[in-house]
Amino acid sequence: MDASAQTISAALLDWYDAHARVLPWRSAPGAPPPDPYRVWLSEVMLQQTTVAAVGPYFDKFTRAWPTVEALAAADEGEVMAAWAGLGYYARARNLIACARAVAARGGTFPDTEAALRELPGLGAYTAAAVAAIAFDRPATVVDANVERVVARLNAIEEPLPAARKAIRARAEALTPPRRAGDFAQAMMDLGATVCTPRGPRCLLCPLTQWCAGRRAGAERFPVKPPKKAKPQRRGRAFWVERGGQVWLVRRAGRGMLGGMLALPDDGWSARGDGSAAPPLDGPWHPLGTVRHGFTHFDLDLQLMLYSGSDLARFAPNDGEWWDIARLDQAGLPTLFAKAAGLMLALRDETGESG
DNA sequence: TAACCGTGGAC
DNA sequence: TGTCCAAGGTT
Repeated sequence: MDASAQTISAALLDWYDAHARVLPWRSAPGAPPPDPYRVWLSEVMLQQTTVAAVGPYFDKFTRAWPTVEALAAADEGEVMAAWAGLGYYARARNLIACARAVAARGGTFPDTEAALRELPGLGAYTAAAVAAIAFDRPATVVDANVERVVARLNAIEEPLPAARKAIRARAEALTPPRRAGDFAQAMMDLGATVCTPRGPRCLLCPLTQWCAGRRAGAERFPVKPPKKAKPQRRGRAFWVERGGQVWLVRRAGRGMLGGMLALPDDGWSARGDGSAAPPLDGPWHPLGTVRHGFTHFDLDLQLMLYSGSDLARFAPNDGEWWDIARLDQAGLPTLFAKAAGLMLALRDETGESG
């Protein structure tokens, strides 16, 4: 660590001591680290997800499953339902797998970056973050905040993702041998509250005197590649009702919304050409369309009502009947929660009680 | 490497 | 309404 890097990291830690955000999964600057379980759980939830969105989920999970052993012993469907609405459901599947792997080794998380990296759902970022924050290891944590701060600090003109190698090298040079966890959280707090993507508050920044990017216009760093257009897809979901219950299915364990409880559908997730769904044979009637944006495509999902009498075709082997009165507890991902909301709104309009 | 994988808030 | 994008991981 050269003298300049040491000066910069010391200035950032001083800033963190005074301005650290208070968060449920975090201990105060300089204080002993939190429970590794809580660090790991929060880091997985925070992957590509805002602090505000994570808050209620972190509370719910730690209340329901206070330890990694409790989570490992939990019913998978309950965990997936508890995750519903948070998105990127592979995280929840990996969360269960990781909890069980940790429980199998006695309930103790590995305390090195390399060993953490072997666990399901822990990539370079999360392994380094848990190692640094929970175990005070001098690991270099590089997330989107760190990328932005470092790219600006060094006025890196090379666009992402090619710039990541240089960014990581600079971040490693800045990482202090002590308080690496606080340093990582300081970088992320700085990126979230001062060195923001738009409208950075350079006048409030503790690193401004060392920032090459500020002189060149900090906001334009990091340089990013042009975005690709999002395709439009269309599909149908099906509302099948019987005596105040609706037919739900468990989606396959991989791919879109994998492992989640859902309304049955026509496989829109596998049809990528944007074509309209073919006509349906039988007693099906359109109720309306839900528009939903995913990361890499937009979806128009038409909700179809089944008015036939052949309910035997919906066998418990393939799904389950769920009480409509407690549908909000089913743990449907947002797409299907929207579709269900459309149906329930129509029901209210027509004055039916169910 | 690049595609895939959710969602909601900010502007 | 549209656009951007957040404490990324897996394949």
